[in-house]
Amino acid sequence: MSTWEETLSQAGCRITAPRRAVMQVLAQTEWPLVPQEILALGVKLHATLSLVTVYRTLELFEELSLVRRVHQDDKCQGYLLTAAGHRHVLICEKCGRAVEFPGQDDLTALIARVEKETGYLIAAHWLQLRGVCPTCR
Amino acid sequence: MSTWEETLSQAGCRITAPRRAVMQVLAQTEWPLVPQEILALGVKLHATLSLVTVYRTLELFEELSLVRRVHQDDKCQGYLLTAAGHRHVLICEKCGRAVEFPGQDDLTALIARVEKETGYLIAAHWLQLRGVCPTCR
DNA sequence: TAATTATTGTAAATTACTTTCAATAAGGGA
DNA sequence: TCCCTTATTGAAAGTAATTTACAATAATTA
Repeated sequence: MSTWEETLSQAGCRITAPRRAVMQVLAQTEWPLVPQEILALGVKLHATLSLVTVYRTLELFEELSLVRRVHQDDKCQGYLLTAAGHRHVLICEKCGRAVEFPGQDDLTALIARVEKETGYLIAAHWLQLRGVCPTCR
Repeated sequence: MSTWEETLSQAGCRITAPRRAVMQVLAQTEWPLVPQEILALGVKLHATLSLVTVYRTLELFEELSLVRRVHQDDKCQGYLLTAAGHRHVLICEKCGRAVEFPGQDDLTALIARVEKETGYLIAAHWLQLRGVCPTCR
């Protein structure tokens, strides 16, 4: 049983063909995919896969931190497999390829400063970078 | 003529009652508003204001950097008046109130590090914080 | 292997957003 | 100041995205 199947199982969820299809599609792709795109690729793996199920599966996977939702100017429903331990996303503006990178430590100073300046107690941060990947340069 | 009217005028756009209404609504509110909410508040200032116009106005204002779009888990169309020179948003998870803060400098080191590690050339960054504001604590 | 119940897919409903187009009104020039 | 040009508006229709309802199916557990 692979890691994500473990996670699912431990959460009391079932491992099904549609869920395998969605997971496999995401595992094969290096850029954020929207539900429609996941469906299009997923039906090749599980013929009866439906859009509703894609939505539901993504919602579940996100709750279990198996996938991460990525917001971009044109679309806010791009999904990406979560790299363990890493926290932020860097997306290529040419080809869309995304990589993740750790960034917790770099932000602690900034967060402390902003807490002091604003009086807010900061609970979560959300950092996303955009640029050009090595291949596209 | 106020600053935003100058900006509009210089861009060759007209200053109209609907646009004034939208601007005034945003100026009065400290948290991100979605088009529907802007409409609801805006009709009090300009009775015939329509949702279509709200969408179009926000699109224009965003192009002119008069407003900023804010993404949150539940909604991706929250609009906030842009504070000049400042770059990032901090939103209270209790009341929704948002403040902006400057953050360019704190990120340059992080960006340089990630460029080196990933080989990407970073063009833009997007940082958003979530927390609890002084009033809600 | 059977029973339980989580999960799925179809279809319909809802919500969000965009486009079209005729009517209106802003603002530059006479 | 008034007229004329044309940007802007709002109603309505259209499209796309997302959610809900529910009966049928299939994954697990005993």
